[in-house]
Amino acid sequence: MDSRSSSHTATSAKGKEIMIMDPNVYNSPDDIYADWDTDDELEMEFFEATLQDKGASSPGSSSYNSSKVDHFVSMGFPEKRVVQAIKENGEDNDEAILNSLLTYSAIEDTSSGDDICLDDFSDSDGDNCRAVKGTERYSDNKDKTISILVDMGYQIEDVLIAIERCGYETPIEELADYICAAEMAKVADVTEFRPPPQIPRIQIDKKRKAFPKVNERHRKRPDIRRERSSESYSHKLMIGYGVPGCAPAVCHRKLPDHVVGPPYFYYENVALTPKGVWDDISRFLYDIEPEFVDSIYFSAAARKRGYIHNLPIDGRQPLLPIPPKTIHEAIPDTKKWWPSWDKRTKLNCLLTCIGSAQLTERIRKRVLSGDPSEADKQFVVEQCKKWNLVWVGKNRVAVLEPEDMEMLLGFPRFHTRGLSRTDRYKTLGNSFQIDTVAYHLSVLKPLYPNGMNVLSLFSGIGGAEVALYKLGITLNNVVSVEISPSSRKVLQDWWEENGLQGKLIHVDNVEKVDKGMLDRWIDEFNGFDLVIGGSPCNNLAGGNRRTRDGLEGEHSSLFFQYYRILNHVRDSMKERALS
DNA sequence: CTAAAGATGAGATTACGG
DNA sequence: CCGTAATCTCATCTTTAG
Repeated sequence: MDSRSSSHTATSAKGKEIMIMDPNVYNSPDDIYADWDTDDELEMEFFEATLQDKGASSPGSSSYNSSKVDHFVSMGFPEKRVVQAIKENGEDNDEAILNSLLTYSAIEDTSSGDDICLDDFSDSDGDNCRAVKGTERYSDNKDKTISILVDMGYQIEDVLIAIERCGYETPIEELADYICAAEMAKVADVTEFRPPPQIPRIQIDKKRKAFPKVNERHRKRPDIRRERSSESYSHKLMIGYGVPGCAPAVCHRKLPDHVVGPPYFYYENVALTPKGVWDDISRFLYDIEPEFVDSIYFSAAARKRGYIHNLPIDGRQPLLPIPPKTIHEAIPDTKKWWPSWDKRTKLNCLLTCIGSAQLTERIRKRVLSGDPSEADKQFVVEQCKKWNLVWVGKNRVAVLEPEDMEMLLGFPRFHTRGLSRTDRYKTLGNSFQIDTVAYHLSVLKPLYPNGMNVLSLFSGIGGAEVALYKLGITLNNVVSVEISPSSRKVLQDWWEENGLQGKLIHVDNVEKVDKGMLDRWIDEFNGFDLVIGGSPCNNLAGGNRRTRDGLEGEHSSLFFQYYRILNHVRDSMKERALS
């Protein structure tokens, strides 16, 4: 595991020291968060509504004025922290107390994670949300509807999308109209489109920001968000607002007004999280719906990811040249050894761990006869899928080389050279798929002909930087926050080797990035144009047997740092614009 | 000491066939 | 409608080899 201890310099391959910002020159460690948000406006309407809601649902809980401690404990905060927060902020300052508690809950490693249990934000509006239709939609009519529409001459993709968006119960005529309208919109390149969700957005004072809570996921009760999940987060196609060669019937969206325009932000994480996680993430990130995309449309390897961003979605351009999209095209040497009974044309998701040499040897023995049994074939194919093995010789499979992964992810060959083999797999497995991300970011190219200032959180080996660079966007100033020294070195080396002229600032720990640092950068660079990053997925990813704890997990809770930092950049730049 | 190997399923979504 | 099977997943931890 990466150490969170601060290392202030690292040595690059060229022996040059990487300068790392030291936050302690601005703040003492103890008050890194102490001043956080305490001067910000709070969403008191929301909090009070939450309180009332809680009080109504649990009559036994303390009333507002009786016991301050009980009051906050009843909201689910641990008593220990409540006492501390009251001590720090004074008994009368509810706002500051809540803020402290919320900040703590976001930034602390919650070894006793379950004790943070606020009431559900969506409860207060839940009753108004029942407009969503039920899920009893998988009727026999489904296939019939699809086949009728296909017979009418519509593309199957468009039909599926129309059905997904409108519901299976929707009359055929309506669906047909929908598809036609979508086609027209595509042709006319209209930018306005109907607001997709039937779910009412949480509309409080637009000027202020909502601070929704992390949901307590083990609670057993009807959950409106589940319906919303199955309603709007369909993963069937996973093309988001479109991929090259496969546009959805509808490719427009309506963003909340206050998130339109700069600073742009782009957030990424695994698509297949525990239930409710993306709803939480979405709620924090201004109720923007995630765009789920599988990199299978950009690469020969799958990579199902969700992206939340406020980028325009019109005029996207793929990175050129178009990468190979099948295994044989991507790794041509494998073609001559590929047995006919291995039907794979695409690789599964590139992970952080690889299969062992022993496994490939066991597989070799299974197929050595030249005429393996059906059981042998089944075993071999199963293992090949599990570990992304490819045929590299007669009866011989092997794991992907790090260079293969670099290529499949869109990085330059040998991008991670210099790391140990294990670390190369690990850092690559944790990275963006460049072509996918670049496709989304491509809309920035005409907007920033003079280059961009980028705040890159959880940079890793620099996926965001590489994507922007390959788009031909000049990187004027980049602040890169990354915990792993070896990953920082990879980015620094890449930066130097490609002769980038901009300023690259490294920060080692996202938790140390405070208001002072951000404001200094914003002053110096005249603001950030893009805040980009994918927070740790360790506690969300399906491969994690031990600590798949959701957003409150030890590492994945760093999402709240992304939110915290983005929110301040937005506030600070808004303030600047007004003065 | 580092690096590799091996053991460790659940959770969510589809697909499919009554 | 339903249950069941199939599929896949930005992983963690301990042991072993060197």
